[in-house]
Amino acid sequence: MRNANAGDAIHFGPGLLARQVTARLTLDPPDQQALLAAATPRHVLKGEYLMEEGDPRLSLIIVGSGMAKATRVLADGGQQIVAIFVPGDMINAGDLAFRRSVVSIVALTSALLLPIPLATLRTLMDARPAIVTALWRETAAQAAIQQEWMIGLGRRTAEARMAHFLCEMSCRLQLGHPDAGDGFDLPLTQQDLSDVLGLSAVHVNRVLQGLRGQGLIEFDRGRLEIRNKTGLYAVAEFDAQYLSELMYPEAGSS
Amino acid sequence: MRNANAGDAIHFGPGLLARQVTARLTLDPPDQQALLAAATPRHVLKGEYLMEEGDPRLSLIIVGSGMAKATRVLADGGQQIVAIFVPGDMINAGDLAFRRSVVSIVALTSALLLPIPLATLRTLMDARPAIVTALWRETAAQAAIQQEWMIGLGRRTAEARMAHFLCEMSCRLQLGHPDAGDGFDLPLTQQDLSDVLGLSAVHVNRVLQGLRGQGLIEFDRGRLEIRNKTGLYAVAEFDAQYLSELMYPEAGSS
DNA sequence: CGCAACATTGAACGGTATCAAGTATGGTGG
DNA sequence: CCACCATACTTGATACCGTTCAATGTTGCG
Repeated sequence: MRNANAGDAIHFGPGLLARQVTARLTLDPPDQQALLAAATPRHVLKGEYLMEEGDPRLSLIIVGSGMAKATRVLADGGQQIVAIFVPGDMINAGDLAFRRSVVSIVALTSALLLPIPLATLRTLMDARPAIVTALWRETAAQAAIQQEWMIGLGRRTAEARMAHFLCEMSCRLQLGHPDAGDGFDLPLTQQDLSDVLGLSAVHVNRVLQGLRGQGLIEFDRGRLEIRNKTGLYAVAEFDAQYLSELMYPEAGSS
Repeated sequence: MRNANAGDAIHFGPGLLARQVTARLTLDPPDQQALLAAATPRHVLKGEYLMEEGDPRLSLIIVGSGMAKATRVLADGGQQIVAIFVPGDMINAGDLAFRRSVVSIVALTSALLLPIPLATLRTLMDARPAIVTALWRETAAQAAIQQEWMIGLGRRTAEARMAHFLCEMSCRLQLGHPDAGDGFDLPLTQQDLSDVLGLSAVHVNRVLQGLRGQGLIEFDRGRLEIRNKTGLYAVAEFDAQYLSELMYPEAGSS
C-alpha cells in the first residue's frame, strides 16, 4: 500500500505487495506472471465474509495484503478457527479440489485479494503443470501447519499452545521482511485467539497475562511485541524449522 | 488377501486389494496402471515403523491393505496421532512436497504397502500431469479430515469427539464395500484412541462405556459394531457428506 | 456523548487428568 | 494343556486446568 510501481510487470499491484506474494509462490517467473495476470484484484473490508460454509468454490484466492480466518461454526454456537491466512497464502487451496467449501472465510483486516476464476485456473493448470504443483505444495504447507495445531489442541497446555501459535505467526508474517523487529500486527481479538486455540476467551486473557508477566510478550490492540524470543520459543517448544522448510522448499521437486 | 487373480493388469496384487485401492485413485486406467506398476509391494508387520520423525522422504507409499497411524511424540512423552491411514490412502502425500517427514508412521496391523520411489514418481509426474493432480487431491482430502479432527479437539466434548471419529472411520473403511454391515475392524487400542482424541486412556475407557451404555456401539478387541447408527451420528453431529465428497470427487477437475 | 466491542477480574463449577489398584485376555514355552 | 507373562482394559478416589457466569473497566467510533 505504499509505492505503486506502475511499471511493474505485474500490472495491478504495488511493488511491496508483489514481493510478498511472489516470495511464496514457488513458480518460475513466466508461470507466476501468467497466474497473477489472471487475477482480478478486489478489496474487502474487515469483517467481510469472503466465503460461507457450503458455498461452491468459484475461484482460487491469493491474499495480496491483509489477513483472513477460516472458521467453522458448530451447532451449540461454538466456533473453531482452522486456519489463518497471511499475504501470499492461497485461501484454502485444498478446498479447490472439491465442490464446496466446508468453512467460512472472514477478513480479519481490510485486505487486497487476488481471485482467479476457476475456469481460468483450469486452463492455466492444463497449460502450465507447475501451477498444479504449486497448488499441491500450498495445500501441503497448510496441512502441515494444521498438524501442528492439532498437536497443540490435543496435547499442549493452554500456555504452550498460545506461545506456539504466536511463534508460528511471527515466523509466517516476517518471512517477507526478515529485517523487521520482533513486533508485528496480529489483528486477532482474544475471542479469535480462543477460537484458534480451543479455549475460552476468559482463559485466553489469563494466559496472555501470564506470558506478559514472564516478560515474554506484549500484546495490545492487535499488535504483538515479542520481548524474549528465546523464552517464548522454550515455553512453546517451538521449532522454527518446520515452517522455513514449508515456506522455502527445496528447488526442483517437480 | 483372498483370490489372487494372476491375470490382472496389475501384476502384484489380489483382485480385492486392487479394487479397494483403485476406487480411491482418481486416475484414468493408463495413469493408474503406470503409477501402480512403479510400486514394489512390501509387507510390514503390526507395530513396525514405516518412517520416523525427521527421516527424509524416499517414496510415496500407498496402503494396499491394513492400517497405519501418523504420530508425533512430544518432549513430555505425550503423543498425538495426526492421521489414520486405510487401504487406498497415500501415506502423508503432503509431506512429499517437502524434504522430510515431521511425523512417524507406524503400522497398526500387518499391512501390504505399495511404495513408489521418489525418483520414479518424479518421472511419472512429469510424463503424466494427472498424477500430480491426484497427489494434490489426496493431500487435500487428508487436510479436510484433519480440519474435522481440529474442530473435535478444539470444540467438541470427549463423547462427541469419540463418536465423530468412529463415524468417520466407519465411512472411510466401508467405502470399498458399502454392502458390509455396521461392524468393522478398528485395530486401535484405547491408548491409540486417546492419542487420536487428545484424551487420557482412562477417560477413553469411560467414554466408550458411555456409548456402550446408550446402546450405540460395541467395541471389543479391535472390532467395532455400530448398534444405532442414527443415534451415534446424532451424538457426533456427524455429516457423512463431507467424506463422500472427499472420496468420490466430481469428475473432470483437471 | 453514548454505545458497542473488547478486555479484565473474581468465584464457583465441572470435565478430564492423574494416580493407583485390580482384572481380563492372548500369546508363549514347557 | 497349563503356567506364566505382557499387554490391554477396568474401576475408584482425588486433583486440577479450564469453563461458565456475572460484573466491571476500557477503548474507539459515529
